[in-house]
Amino acid sequence: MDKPIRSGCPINLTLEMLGDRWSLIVIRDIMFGNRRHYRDLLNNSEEGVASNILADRLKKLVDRGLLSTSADPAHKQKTVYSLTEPAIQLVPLIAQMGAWGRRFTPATRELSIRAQLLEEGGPEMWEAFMAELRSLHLGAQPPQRSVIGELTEAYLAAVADRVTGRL
Amino acid sequence: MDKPIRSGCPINLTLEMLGDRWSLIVIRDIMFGNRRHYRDLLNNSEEGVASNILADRLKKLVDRGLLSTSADPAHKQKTVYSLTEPAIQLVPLIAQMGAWGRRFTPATRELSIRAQLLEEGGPEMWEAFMAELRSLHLGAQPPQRSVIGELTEAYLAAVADRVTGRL
DNA sequence: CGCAACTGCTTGCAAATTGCATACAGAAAG
DNA sequence: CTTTCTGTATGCAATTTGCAAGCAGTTGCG
Repeated sequence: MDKPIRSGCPINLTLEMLGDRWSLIVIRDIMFGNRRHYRDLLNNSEEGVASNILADRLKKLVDRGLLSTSADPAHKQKTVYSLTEPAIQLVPLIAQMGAWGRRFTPATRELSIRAQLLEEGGPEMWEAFMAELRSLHLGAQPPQRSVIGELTEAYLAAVADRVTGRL
Repeated sequence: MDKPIRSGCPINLTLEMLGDRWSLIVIRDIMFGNRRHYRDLLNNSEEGVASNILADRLKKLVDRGLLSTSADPAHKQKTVYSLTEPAIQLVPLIAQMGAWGRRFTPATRELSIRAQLLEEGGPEMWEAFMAELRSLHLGAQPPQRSVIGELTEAYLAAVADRVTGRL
């Protein structure tokens, strides 16, 4: 079932855990979009995951300790997916990915705004973001600053800009 | 040949470019191990790439602008692979991957030493490393500080420690 | 109650990708 | 000149992907 480890190099092991085309997309959507349910992830995916792939990745991410599941008290059939501490600590990595992608790939302005803010905010902002995620996913005390709020606001403003520009 | 872009999200686009099990391994070996030839990459790979996969990834990385090729003046049959500026700017991303892997995967101490140094060195060290890579791969002026030297020294010391410990 | 919509998946199946072994043509070394 | 080294290419089996459809239990609503 689980394939043998190729080497003990931390970069390689990170790749073995997250180095495919979907795992980080799922984590990104849970992290930035606060998508906590299967259907939510499936239908609101910017990239369009297939249902079997999503189910497989969720299972693997839970197995590998990056996500945890819990029951939804309001709906007996719903499973709530939460980020674990290791997944939350992917924030700096994801921020660097966004920063690199913004520079060297044909990313759209709209979808790059959040990456830009995260890059400009630096480690201080990443820490605040992680504190917020710990509050949302691990039940920690809510922090004063809402990075998700800042990012969402900037994103919506960029979308509004585009719409206005077109009219 | 080239598949359609899934979305304009910078994180997604970075994944589409590097999100497989081998691309970053190749870049890592060129970057940290200064492996500049095909055979060198093939035989000294910690993880054991297959020859067809290596050829395919080298081609794709060149196509995508992360590597460049040049002729080896000393050997008409040899191709020299060099990092381009976009690949050099992966240093912060790779440093974060190493830092994360060191914490959350069963990485061996020996192979984690360099990741630890890079993490502790922070952005200042990353910049010095990038300057050194620009010298090695892009013909820029050689910098005073040799990060590769520091990393290699620490790695060899760790290996020596292990060997001594065993005897 | 009754039925449609929604829940998180699962299953078939074709196509693409991977990984292993082997082959190969040209160049360099002895 | 023959062996070794260069960067690939080629079969082939096994795995992975992606699309479409199905499915049993739950909930919302009239």
